Amino acid sequence: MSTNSRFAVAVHVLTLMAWSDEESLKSDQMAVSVNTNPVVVRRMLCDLAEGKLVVSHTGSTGGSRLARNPEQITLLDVYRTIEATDVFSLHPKRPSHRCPVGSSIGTVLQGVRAEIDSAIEGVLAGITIEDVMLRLKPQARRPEVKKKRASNH
Amino acid sequence: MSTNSRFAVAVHVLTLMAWSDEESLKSDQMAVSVNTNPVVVRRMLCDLAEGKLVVSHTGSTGGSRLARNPEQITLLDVYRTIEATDVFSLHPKRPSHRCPVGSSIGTVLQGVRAEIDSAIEGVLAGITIEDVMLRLKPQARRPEVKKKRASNH
DNA sequence: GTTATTGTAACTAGAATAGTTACAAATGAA
DNA sequence: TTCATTTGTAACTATTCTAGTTACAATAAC
Repeated sequence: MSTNSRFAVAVHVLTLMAWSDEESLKSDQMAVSVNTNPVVVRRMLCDLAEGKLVVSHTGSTGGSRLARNPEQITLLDVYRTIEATDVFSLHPKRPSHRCPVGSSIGTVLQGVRAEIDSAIEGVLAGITIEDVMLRLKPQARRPEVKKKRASNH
Repeated sequence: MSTNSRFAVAVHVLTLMAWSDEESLKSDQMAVSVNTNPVVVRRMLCDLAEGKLVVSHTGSTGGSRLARNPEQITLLDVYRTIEATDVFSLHPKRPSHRCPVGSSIGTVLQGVRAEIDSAIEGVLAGITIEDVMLRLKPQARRPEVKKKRASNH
């Protein structure tokens, strides 16, 4: 995945939408919290919408909200939706097929990568957006009383 | 770790050295198998030498060989030595500390990353360079009789 | 119609990646 | 000693990746 922060941004905006409950959020609002450009947020929201994790609407009263409950969205859903880059890359140029090691090291490395992917997916499948909210610092937590409330960034 | 192939190259050259047994290999030879420039290999070998995984010697009869037996080098050793990049990056610019989510999402994400790292390390700790050799295609395997033999790439 | 918002294309600056040339330092052999 | 060979490393380059930015058509509510 790597030197790209798409997963972090995705989890962030999903958590914002979970936080604001039914209230739909504008890309501008979320961009302030994420500290980036609204277009970066909108691009991410498009991807998340394709993955059926959020629903967006155009128009003056538009915005985005979660497509399902926070406890029904796992970080694995997010990970898959954003099509994260591989955990590690194979050789930029194919190794020598004339060398006994070079000719099959790629297959071996793909196997290792598959094992790592399973492990990662096991972790991510066990964490939901609801869990992420619960892990936020106490003072940041949404009140127990699950009442509709304005978001505040 | 990501869009960088250093882990793949590291495992590749270590496997070449394991294959060639006591015979020390030149960076030029390994570069042919990896299909890259010898300097790229030498840079990697320097890192691996710092991590005490290989030993190199300058001079006309120089070259590199493993610092210990293939079964005593795990992929976790390699992973740590090359200082792989993070599995995923946090936000390029710090989120808003004025937003309840933005102010603590970073800590939550670091926690998630730590869980992923543990999982990855568990996998990598269980695979040695010896295992990698055993996973090579049968026709590529070094003969059972562990006799010194010239490498062939 | 006016206004606010998304979706998306096009461009940019900066960073990361690995490939390349070049050469000093080390080592062993003639 | 002198020569050949190899590592270690600096410096530069081309390419790709990343995310930031501007701009604007399409959409929807009022």
